[in-house]
Amino acid sequence: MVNFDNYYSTHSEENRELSNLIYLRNKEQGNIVAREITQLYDPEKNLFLADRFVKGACPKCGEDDQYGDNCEKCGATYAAGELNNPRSTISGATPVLKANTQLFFDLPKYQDMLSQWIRSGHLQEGIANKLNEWLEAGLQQWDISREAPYFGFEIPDEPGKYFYVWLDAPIGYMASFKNLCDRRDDLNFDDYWAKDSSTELYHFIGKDIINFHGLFWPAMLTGSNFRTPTAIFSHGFVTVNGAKMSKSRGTFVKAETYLRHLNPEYLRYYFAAKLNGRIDDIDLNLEDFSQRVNSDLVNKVVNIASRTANFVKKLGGKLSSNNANPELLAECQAAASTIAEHYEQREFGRAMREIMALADKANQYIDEQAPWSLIKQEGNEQAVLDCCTVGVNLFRLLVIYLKPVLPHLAEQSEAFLNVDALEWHDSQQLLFDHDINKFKPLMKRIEAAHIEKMVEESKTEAEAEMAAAKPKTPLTEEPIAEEIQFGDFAKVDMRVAQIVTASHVEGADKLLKLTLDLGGETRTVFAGIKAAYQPEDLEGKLTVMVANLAPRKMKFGVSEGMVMAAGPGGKEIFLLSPDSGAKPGMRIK
RNA sequence: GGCUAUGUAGCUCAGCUGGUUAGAGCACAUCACUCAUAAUGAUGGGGUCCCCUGUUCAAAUCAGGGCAUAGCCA
Repeated sequence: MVNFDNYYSTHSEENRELSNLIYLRNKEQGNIVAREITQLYDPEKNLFLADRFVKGACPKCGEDDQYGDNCEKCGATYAAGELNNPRSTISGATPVLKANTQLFFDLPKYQDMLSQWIRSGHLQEGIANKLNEWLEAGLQQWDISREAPYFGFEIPDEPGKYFYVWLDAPIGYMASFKNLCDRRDDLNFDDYWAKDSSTELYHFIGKDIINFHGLFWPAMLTGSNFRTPTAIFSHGFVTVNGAKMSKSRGTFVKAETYLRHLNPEYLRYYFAAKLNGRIDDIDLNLEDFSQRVNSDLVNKVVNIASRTANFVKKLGGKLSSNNANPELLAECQAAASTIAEHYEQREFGRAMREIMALADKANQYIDEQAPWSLIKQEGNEQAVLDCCTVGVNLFRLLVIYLKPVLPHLAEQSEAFLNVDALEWHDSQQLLFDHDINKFKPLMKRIEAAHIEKMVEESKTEAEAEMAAAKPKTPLTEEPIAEEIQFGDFAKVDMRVAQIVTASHVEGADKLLKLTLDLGGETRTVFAGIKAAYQPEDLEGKLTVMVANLAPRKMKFGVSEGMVMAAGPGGKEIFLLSPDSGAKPGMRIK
């Protein structure tokens, strides 16, 4: 079964330790070399700029506002120094070229080792062809250091320098596994990662990151005396309805959203049915998805149990002890080895096709036997039971074959069949003279409404996200209020007031107590500005207050008005103050 | 721009090292059945195998040149 045991981050202590270990071991081997290169430098902030911190006009097509590595408009790749009108995204200053020492992994040392490795069954053919390109051109030393500001881990003994993300990212696989080993007694890290380990170790990755996994990674592992992966499987991207996932079309579906509407086994089956050993993109065509899942899983496979179980129940609930069709059952059992082979080769699509062909045979058999006709004549009970026993056995075999992809369906079927958890080798035994349980629908059809709802919700979520991503301004946070007439405004009597005293209020988290002079009259006001102002800084200041606000009784006393301030709250509160010359008591109008 | 993949029926995909009239599932049509979650079975229609040129007795398959799509370029 395809499942995960640990869900963990690359930003972990385990990863820091392993990254340092792998780096230091490679350094001991002489695989790390320091070299001076000229890089763009921000003269205002005094720091070297990684490509992502430089923007400018693309040297090829002239499109402005492009990052220092490649152009999003025309797809050209270039060095950051080639940009026209470059600027630092940190300070906006024009970067200057300056010499700097960076650390390189001495990849050319592994040229021969990698030439062999990529053609030794660890990679798909197309991937090996792609990587061969790098080898033919001759490998170059790989820059593994980046200047701060950068995320990730600082390099040991190299203050201000950080590991390039693709150095520590794959090490994250080891780190996550280390984390799991530390929590479980039955797992030993070295059994899996030591140089001489014979454990099967696979990586499943996207097609865009093969160079890191197929070249740099095995070289780094070899240089630090760890094993290399058994194989790396690259897959294409998932498209939805034939196009890139789109937030506006609602086809950017998060796993979380999917799960609120649909059974995960639908998607597991659909992907399995379409997966091959190549690197093609996989299209989640929502229409095709529903049809395929409904007809293959519900109408074909589950239907076999559904159409035979009732007869068995009627005739006592116990399977026959006769094998009425040994040829068909034997054929279905024999398929176990070819299906296993397909799974082993990661040819899931072939495996699914093989299984569905068997399901078709099962339905054909039941149709030929027509137990619903037989049962109409007395004396045929045994024949009906025999036929349905074959049907239930065929269903059981199909469930065993599908279990790696549909664990939940298998679990429910085990309850129906009244058997222990099914395993692959159980396919070589059959079920006779055995009580089965009442059949309940094992899987529901996908309805168009479910898909529509999921798409709709994804759209709404994406819109909300995009709205949240917009820059926050006072106006977007709090739109301008409804229009009022002058008369409404005139009702508010705002006066210039001088803060005579300001003091903390015992027990109050937010309030300061202010005594305000209105030029002949004093007021006591409790203002929620404690986080933004110190009382001693306020005394003597002029401000503005609403003078005709009805007094309000508060926990700490009566507040006789309001001082006026702007800002979202907390430390960001800004008291209004009149221009110099204003006198306490003057009305604001 | 260079490179790596992919392009086969309305849709999703098989077609191994070139070898009869190019296959499957879904969808569609007709018939049968009515046990089953309106499920199943039988039959049928549907293809310029992206295009062009070449190699060959023979090309979806091999070679060369295009076009389209996706990705990579430390």
